[in-house]
Amino acid sequence: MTDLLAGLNDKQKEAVQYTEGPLLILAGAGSGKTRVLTHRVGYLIERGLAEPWQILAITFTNKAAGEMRDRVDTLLPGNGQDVFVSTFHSMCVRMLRRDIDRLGYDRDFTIYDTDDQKTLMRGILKDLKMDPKQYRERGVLSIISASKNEMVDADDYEQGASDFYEKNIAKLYKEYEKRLRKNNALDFDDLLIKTVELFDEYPEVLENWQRRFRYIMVDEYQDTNTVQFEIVRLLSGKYRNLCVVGDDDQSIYKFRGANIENILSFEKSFPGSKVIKLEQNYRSTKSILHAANEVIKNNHERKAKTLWTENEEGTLPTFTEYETASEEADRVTDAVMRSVYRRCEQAVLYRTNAQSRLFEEKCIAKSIPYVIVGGVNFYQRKEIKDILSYLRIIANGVDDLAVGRVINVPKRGIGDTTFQKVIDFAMLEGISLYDALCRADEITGLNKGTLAKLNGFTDLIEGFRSKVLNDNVSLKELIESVRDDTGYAEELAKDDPVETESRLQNIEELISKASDFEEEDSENSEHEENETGLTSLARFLEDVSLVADIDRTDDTGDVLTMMTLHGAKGLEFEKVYLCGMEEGLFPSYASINVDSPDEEIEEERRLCYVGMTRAKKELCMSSAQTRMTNGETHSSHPSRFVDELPRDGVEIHRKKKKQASWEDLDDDYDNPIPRRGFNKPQSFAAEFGGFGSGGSKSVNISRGFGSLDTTPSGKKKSAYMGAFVKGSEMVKEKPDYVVGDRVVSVKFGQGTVKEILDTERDYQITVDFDKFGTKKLLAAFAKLKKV
DNA sequence: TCGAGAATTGTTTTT
DNA sequence: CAATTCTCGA
Repeated sequence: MTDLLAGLNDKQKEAVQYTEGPLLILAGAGSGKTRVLTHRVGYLIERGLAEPWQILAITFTNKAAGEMRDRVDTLLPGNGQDVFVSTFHSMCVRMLRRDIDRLGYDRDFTIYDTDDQKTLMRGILKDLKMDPKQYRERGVLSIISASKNEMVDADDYEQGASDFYEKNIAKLYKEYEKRLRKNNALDFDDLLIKTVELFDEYPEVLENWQRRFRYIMVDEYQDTNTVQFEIVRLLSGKYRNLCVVGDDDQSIYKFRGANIENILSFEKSFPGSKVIKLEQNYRSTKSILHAANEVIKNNHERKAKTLWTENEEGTLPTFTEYETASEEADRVTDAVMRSVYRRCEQAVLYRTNAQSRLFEEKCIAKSIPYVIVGGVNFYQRKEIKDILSYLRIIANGVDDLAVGRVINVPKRGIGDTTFQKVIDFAMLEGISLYDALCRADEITGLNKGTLAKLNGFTDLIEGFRSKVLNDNVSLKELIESVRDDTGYAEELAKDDPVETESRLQNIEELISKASDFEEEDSENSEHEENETGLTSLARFLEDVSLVADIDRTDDTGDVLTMMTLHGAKGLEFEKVYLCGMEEGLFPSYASINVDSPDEEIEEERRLCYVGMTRAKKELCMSSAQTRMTNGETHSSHPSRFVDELPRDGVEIHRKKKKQASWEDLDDDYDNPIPRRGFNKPQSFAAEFGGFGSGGSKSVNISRGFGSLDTTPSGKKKSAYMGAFVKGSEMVKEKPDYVVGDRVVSVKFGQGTVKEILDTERDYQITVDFDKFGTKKLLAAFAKLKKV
């Protein structure tokens, strides 16, 4: 037991040992809260206070859950896997799968993601003949979601609706709920809501869980919403051993319903609670922490605390104002290459996903392996959703959305008119679309040919179903069969030859995910005896729908990470580039332009704080004077957060106001201009090559290639990470094109090969692209295809 | 029924 | 500048 406390500071020890009653741990950035949490779990087990399975730990992502399990397992071998570690959403799904039939749902309900919600809402707007201009599905859905997060159901909302507009929203809300239920589907918010409902209406269900969980821990508590609060409150109602960990300064999910009050008034909600503050930071240098502290100080709604560190002073954070966004991306990627740190120890962070594009282009041009976290989620890709839709129909015959999605994918000559007839028939009979399809011969007004097409579709599905039920095919085989037997793969090739390869690769990845799942699933003995293949299929679909993008990041390989600030929560890097620090982008235009901007700006500031505190050793912030948005170039000023940085604690570079001459561009940056006349000796910024020595850089820094060969191999890289993530697995392969050939690249389109150079590591290809001009690319990265 | 081209939107952030 | 939706001809 002493082991478990070794290496912890006094506050951390206290947090680990304070096991009984409500406890709020205010854990500043980098204060070792994950450590405290895992040790606390270990302590509970070792002290015999609880069996592993009596401990519930709720994390923000599935990835974090996995890590925690592993870390507990390292502390106390053999125990980690039994601790109930989960996200709110996964936990709720698990509980609902057990008992949701009490609420009148089928236990193999489907989970609708944002796209599904939109499709559903679009249909409702159409059927209710509401003007889609006035009631945008996105807007309506966000009102519904916000209501659900505040536990306002459709009836409540209707009661509170005062004007015509709100009354109509209420109508939409009601219809939305009706259709969800009809499709036996839950949206993300429902997963939480229905759990509370279940607890409220069936106290014995609640009691069962209450008895089981003697100790409950919630990580990232500052980002919980009202429903989640309610779940926690209910679950901890019996033993009251609730420990929440969070940092109000890092609350960044208000837009998703996070209620910062949960953490601010924890002590009020749970009387007699203890508060422990962890203020020592083990992550960042003094200068980074100082800068971050100065920024967050400008927020008013926060619990008083000051982070400090015993770490070294370190180099000053930098801020550089570039002329264009493209230049920013160019310089930052240069800096990544020149840095003393390996690529995987660095991260480019930005406010919006759209910003990633420029960085991506530069990385490709410079052959920097990278991974973009976020953006289009793997499971939202068209080809994946199509395949999953088939699986959903096979698993759950009443999923109308899935039917609508693939009834004519690939094309089988079932158009809108026919489909509408099916919908009408289904409505009339009060049955699902799929059932309507099965009874297609009863539908009036269909000619023979069309009827045959519809039957073809149901035969296909029934064929799959019988494969699962009778032939016991594996998930892997099922997906392969969906891909091939439907003609989907063929259609892909016909549709969009350029994208085909990557789409097929994505499907391959889905298949390998399915195999992995199946393997794990069969080890899991908790299943009922007489279950069919369909139940395990349903489990797979459920598993898949709750995967966050961050969960899929594979941290093997020396690749540069790029992501939004939101995505960076909970992570740390040696060197961080915080880009696009412009007024209107960060803080976002939307946050400045609301009735009461204060609250919104404070959230943006917290986001800034989160970003800054990701950095361990070096922090480089930057902005661009002009940037292209929505096809328009517009100029902007550095973010107000830049003004909040300590004057003497940051090195500032702003472009001279003279006309830049392109020959000596570097010189323009030569003399960092201290702002507001502040004067101090400048320390030398090593990274932005050219700052110090006017172009002919005397960069004597190792280029971080040392890591190239250290990648633990064996693990398959995800196709999602793109063709550029290969690291050591890069095999030098002779290109199948020669000089003069026309080739196509995923990124740059078509071009003509100008030169092929056989270098030591790879072939270096010079291509004159039609749209992008001449580029030098490495064959392994560029993935050029002959046309 | 379907595809190509035109028109029209729109940007925070995501479990 | 996209990505998506719309429109029209075949």
